Amino acid sequence: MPVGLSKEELDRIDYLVAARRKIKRGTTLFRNGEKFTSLYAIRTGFFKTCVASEDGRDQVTGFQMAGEVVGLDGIVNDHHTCDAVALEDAEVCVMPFDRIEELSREVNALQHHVHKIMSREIVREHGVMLLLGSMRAEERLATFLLNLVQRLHARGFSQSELILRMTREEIGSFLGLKLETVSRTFSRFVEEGIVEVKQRHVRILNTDALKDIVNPKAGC
Amino acid sequence: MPVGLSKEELDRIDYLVAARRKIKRGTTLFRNGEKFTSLYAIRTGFFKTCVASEDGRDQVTGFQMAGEVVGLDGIVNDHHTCDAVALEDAEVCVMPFDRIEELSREVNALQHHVHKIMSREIVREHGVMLLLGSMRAEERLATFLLNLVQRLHARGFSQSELILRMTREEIGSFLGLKLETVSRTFSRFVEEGIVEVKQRHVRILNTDALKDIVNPKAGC
DNA sequence: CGTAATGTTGAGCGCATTCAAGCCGGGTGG
DNA sequence: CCACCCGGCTTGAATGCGCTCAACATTACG
Repeated sequence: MPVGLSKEELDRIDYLVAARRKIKRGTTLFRNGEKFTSLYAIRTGFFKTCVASEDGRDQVTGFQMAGEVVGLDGIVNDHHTCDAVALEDAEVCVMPFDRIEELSREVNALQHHVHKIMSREIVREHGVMLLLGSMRAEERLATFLLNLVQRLHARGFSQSELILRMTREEIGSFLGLKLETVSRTFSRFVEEGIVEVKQRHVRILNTDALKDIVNPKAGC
Repeated sequence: MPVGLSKEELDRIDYLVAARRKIKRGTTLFRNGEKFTSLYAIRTGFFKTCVASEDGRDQVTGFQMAGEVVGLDGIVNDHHTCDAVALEDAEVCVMPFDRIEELSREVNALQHHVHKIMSREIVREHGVMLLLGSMRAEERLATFLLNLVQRLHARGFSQSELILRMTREEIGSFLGLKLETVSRTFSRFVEEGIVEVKQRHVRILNTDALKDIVNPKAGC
């Protein structure tokens, strides 16, 4: 995770990982109400996190992929307040939080890294709030696609092609839209020649057009 | 902040506060793009934090009052990514973040406290995402009022009366609504006898009715 | 006291939702 | 191998909630 550590420090970081755990597609890594013990670094696979309101509606709060950390919600009350569900078979590193705190006291780089991870999540959520609070359907979906493909590209995948690991309903929940609206908006993008969509396989034909939908300044 | 500390530890916590700073109403504590140096504990007053999209629209991400901490967004990139604006004359404790990290290594309770504050912010934002993603106007405003009054009550204020420190537009921005919709929804609550509203002064007449709007299970 | 900022209310509109029907693709069993 | 089924997806038509635009009221403030 952090870089620029001594060999000794790196050895100690290994101590953080108590175990690896495999999660089958469709099952939960943790669930709302469960006792919080650990953070989880995703090694492989793809997750969604979601919170539920009292009356059953639920909201997807994010999609996480390899290299990202889930479980931060549990720290505050010693219990998780959301579900983390694997959208494909996955493997995670289990990092007991007391070990993280213990080692953070001795390895400054780790301490700062933990703070940055939490801060990054806060900033990410600010972006989602902006999306949910002020964007129209097309902007939301365009933002979503650009964000996904950018994260995948950072992991060595294509800049223009991606496979959605989630259903239209899950995308809709995340974006504050109904699944029909997600589907319709995809169709509109296809009509306009911006993307090709074949079920969950998406190919972005015109990245600039997507960026223009998100931020229509160049067009004016 | 944390409780159950030794006298010596408490003395050291004082060291965290490099200064106090007074912020006049309408001015910013920090602004998007500014260098991040410190977290700020609000002593008195009331703030909003807001992020801006490229094309000018902005989204209020939260309202903060005495005892709450702002500035967490800056840790990730060493620069702030949102504005913190005082909605009334305010005073904050300036806590340089390097001192926080330094002392966190030695005072376990402080370390854990910092982690909890960040986790709490993440969980709070999950709640906002649920609101923005799936609630209708009445539910949003009811949730907002209940949340505000609950936090004020925890600080010794009334359970049923509050003074809004923000405009209708700011409420709307936070809730993902236009100011007219906020105003109309207030009016509807008044018609139904749920609240009294005189400009920014709000008196809650029927808390249960508000709760019922948020979570309409009791009514079915 | 006058001006600007803030808040309320009305009318009409548009985008996303709701409800409904049908399609597609993958997996299973006869 | 094909028929069938089921979950996920698409598309259409009608509805409605919140938005836009506009006029006016009220308050804050210099």
